[in-house]
Amino acid sequence: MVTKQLLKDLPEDADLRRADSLAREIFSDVANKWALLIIEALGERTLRFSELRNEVEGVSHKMLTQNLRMLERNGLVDRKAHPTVPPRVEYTLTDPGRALRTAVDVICGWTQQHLGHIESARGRFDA
Amino acid sequence: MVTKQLLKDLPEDADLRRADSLAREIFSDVANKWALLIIEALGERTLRFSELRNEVEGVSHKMLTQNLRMLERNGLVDRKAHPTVPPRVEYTLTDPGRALRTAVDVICGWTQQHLGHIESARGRFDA
DNA sequence: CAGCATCCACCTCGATACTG
DNA sequence: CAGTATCGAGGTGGATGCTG
Repeated sequence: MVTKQLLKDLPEDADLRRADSLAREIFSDVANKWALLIIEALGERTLRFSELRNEVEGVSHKMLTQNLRMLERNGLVDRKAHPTVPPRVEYTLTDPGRALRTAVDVICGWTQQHLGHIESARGRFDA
Repeated sequence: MVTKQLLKDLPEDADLRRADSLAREIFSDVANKWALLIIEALGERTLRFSELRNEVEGVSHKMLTQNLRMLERNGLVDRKAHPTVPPRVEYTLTDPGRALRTAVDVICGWTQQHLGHIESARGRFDA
């Protein structure tokens, strides 16, 4: 990513710049702890707000709302509000959301796999 | 990841909890904008501090130092200081670092691929 | 139950200045 | 050049209370 700006003063210039800054923005949105944990928690399931709150350990009400809004805005999760009382709101990953989840899975797998290496690296560094 | 705590009062209990909290810690370290951008910028190359500063657009001196220390501590980058004057310090991804980079690549690819979808999703949401 | 608004303690981050 | 320390503005995120 982060398309190198090699062209100069060409018509596409502005468009490329815009696409690049958009990409950076999306990357910043998505490359954060809570967003990734929410995506991972959702997986293939459809979860209510309160269920999600329980699944994503340690997330506050506020952070969950905030990140869900952001993910919804970027078209990564689908929000379905049922007009019942009490309210019932369900969240599901969209196709792009599911696609991104594979990347999150890789990170999670990587974390598990290298726990040992990291722990010993820390031991060495802290000494 | 985030191993479900299903066992109760067993000997392994403590160990599992520790591994889990360690995993969370690492995930938090790694799932942040600058760390991922630094890993992506390094790639297969060996770069000096100042080169890295140029490659990772928008990173401040402080953030770069801070994240490099963290990555070094976790054994993701290798730091090699040459005792010359002026100083010359080179950074390279370790094997685990390179492994994680494949995940970053997936995220970057995903970002590029879904730019259009995301932009239109935003348009819809903001309306 | 889900969501929004408010308040505020804390911490992140950039700027700056200084060392080896 | 690389790194550390300091400081201050601004952002982050938790707690709380209120709405439909």
